[in-house]
Amino acid sequence: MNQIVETIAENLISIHPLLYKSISRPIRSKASITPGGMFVLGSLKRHGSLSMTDIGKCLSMPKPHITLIVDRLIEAGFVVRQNDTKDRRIINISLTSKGLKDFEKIKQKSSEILKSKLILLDDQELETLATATQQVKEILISILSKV
Amino acid sequence: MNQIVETIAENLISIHPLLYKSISRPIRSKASITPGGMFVLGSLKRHGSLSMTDIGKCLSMPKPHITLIVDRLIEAGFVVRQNDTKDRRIINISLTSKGLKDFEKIKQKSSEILKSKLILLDDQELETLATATQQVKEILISILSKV
DNA sequence: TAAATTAGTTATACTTTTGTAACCATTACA
DNA sequence: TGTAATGGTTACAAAAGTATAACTAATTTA
Repeated sequence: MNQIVETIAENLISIHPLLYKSISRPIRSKASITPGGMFVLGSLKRHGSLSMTDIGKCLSMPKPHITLIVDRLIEAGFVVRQNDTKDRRIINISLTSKGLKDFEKIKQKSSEILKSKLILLDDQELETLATATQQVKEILISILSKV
Repeated sequence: MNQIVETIAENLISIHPLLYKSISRPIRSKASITPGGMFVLGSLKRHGSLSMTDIGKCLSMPKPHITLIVDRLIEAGFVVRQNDTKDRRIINISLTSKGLKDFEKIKQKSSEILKSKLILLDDQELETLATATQQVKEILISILSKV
């Protein structure tokens, strides 16, 4: 029981640097957005609209950092601030259509290295990887993506 | 064919921020080592011993950055520099026993958040995740972990 | 209504990461 | 042997991430 948790954690820790290398770094070199900005855009796409505090919880980042990232995203026209109608302290952040479109475009570009390696796999491996990544994604989202 | 590659890339891009949140950030707050340092230690553990240039290739990082990271790791007693006997330009970096031991300890600690969530899963999900992460890990290592 | 909480920003200081260019030592090669 | 290429460091600059405290505005609660 505990052993299997250890094994999973160990596997995920091995996967992490590979994704970092193939996703985060290409973002920095190819796009005019930081990994932090991409994380925020991803949270917004998943949850629709989030307050500053919720974004911080989503990414385990301190609020001042979120302020900075969102400032840059607004400057780029990717997101907008909207005052909450019920609680005027709250500022909700939402994707603009430009933000959504560019987010997808940047994801495409930043995963080029990844894809260039993936096409080297044979059909069986691709099949396996598609299923496996789907399962990992769904389960991780279910336990880690709480706002 | 191309579609399945897109799907896999999409899945991995969704997984990445979840791992970042659950692994990289806890490292910063709980351990006296940076994520960059952890990546280098991980590469060394996998490959045994690497030259500065190979570490850079391994992590897609510029060489001056590797110099900095390795300097800090040496200061902490985690790795050692060894001149190559055949080519005196090359400096090989290897883990010390302390480095190996502490690396495992930090991995344990940094994955605590992850594990605290994983134990909420039922046996069937754990089983699925163990298999799926293993498959993802092995295939990604085979295509992305070239030195 | 006064005090405590909460949401968000500002300010500040620091570390890490990134990128580039210049540099030295060694090796390969023409 | 002289030139080019390679491995690594140094130096410099700038961007990004991290952390904390202090602050304003709005809300809750006692």
